[in-house]
Amino acid sequence: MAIQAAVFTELAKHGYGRLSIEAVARRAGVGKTAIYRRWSSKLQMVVEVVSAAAVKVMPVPDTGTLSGDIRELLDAGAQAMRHPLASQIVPDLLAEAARNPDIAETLENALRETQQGLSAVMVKNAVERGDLPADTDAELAFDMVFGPLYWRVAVTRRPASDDYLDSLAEGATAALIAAHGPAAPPGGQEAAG
Amino acid sequence: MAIQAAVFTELAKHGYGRLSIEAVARRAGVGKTAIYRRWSSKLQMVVEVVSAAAVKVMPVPDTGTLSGDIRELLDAGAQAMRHPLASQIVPDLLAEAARNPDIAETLENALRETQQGLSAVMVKNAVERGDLPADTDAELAFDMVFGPLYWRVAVTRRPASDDYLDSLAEGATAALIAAHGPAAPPGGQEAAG
DNA sequence: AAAGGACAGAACGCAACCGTTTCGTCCTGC
DNA sequence: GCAGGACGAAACGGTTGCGTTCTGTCCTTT
Repeated sequence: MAIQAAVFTELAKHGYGRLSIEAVARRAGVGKTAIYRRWSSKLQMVVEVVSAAAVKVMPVPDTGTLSGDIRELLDAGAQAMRHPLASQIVPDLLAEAARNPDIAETLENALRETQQGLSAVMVKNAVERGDLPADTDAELAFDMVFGPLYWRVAVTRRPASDDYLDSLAEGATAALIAAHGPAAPPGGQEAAG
Repeated sequence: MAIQAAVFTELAKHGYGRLSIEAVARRAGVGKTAIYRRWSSKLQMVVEVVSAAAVKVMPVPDTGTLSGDIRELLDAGAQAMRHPLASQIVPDLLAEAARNPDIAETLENALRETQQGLSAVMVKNAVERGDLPADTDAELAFDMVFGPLYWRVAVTRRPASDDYLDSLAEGATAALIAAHGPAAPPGGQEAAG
């Protein structure tokens, strides 16, 4: 559908806030009527178009080692964020999500359906393999794997080279092994909260 | 200055894309002339106002242990992002930076002048203390500390409790110790890139 | 007291976009 | 071959914001 492509292009070029129905129609080569016939508002249009596109599920990593699995996830994530459209649209929608519950929910679902589930499976596999303690927090793992990558690519806007991803995977692996939730580790001064 | 406060409020409420000079003037209780006298454009106004406010430097952590220092940084970061204005404005400006070099530069400078330098000092201290290998990558450390936090707070929008920050600090510490750059670790199958 | 500058506020003409309506065309099905 | 539906295009009145201009009021300086 030409309209979907136009939505993405306009979203990348001007952001959600400045996306106009008129511009989408112009770019798609359709009349505004065609758009209003399908969607009742800009919000609904964007939410539906984005939802439909975000369902691209990536394969569950299963390399046999935790660091290998993490490395695969990182690679997939880095590849996704390298897409010029994604790298502009994702931060934009994310910012918009802070003031728009519908968009927030859409993104949350997309994230849950793609990466978060994979990370949970990965942790489960690692626990069964004995690579991770049984009380490993899957949410924390999720954050430790994708957080640095997103920060690197989308916030500091530095390149994520293969070497860098290697280091990241290494670090995240060690982090997961070390950080097993609320249990106190040996040898740290602990401030009781 | 009332104009600065108005810029921040409008930025948080509507984002950069939909921020209007008129709304800023209205909120600040000034005429548009007062704004146009000082700044020639919305971009220049936002860049200057944000730059001026972003100079708030946080203290260099020096707790004596690496994990303690990291925990301090995380706490400061979490506190900053808990500010409702910041948590809305930062992602928004970040998204805008993807299409606006001036804003990108402003944010880059702000980041460099605040967190990045601190993280470099922290790594240097840890190396001198013997907590980290000498070849530790300060940039990677930067990413491993702030990445998960930003991801957690600004992307997945989950709370960063004290316990969570404890785990994060623990994990990041282990990650830094483990991930010392391009040197191959023992016992991982390596795919030559 | 007089003069000048900075100010808030209102209005200007112009442009973009809103959501709706109308119109003429093309395509499809009966 | 005719009716109905979907369509692109254009125009509608209304709103918003642009950047500029003008006016009248303070406040400071001298």
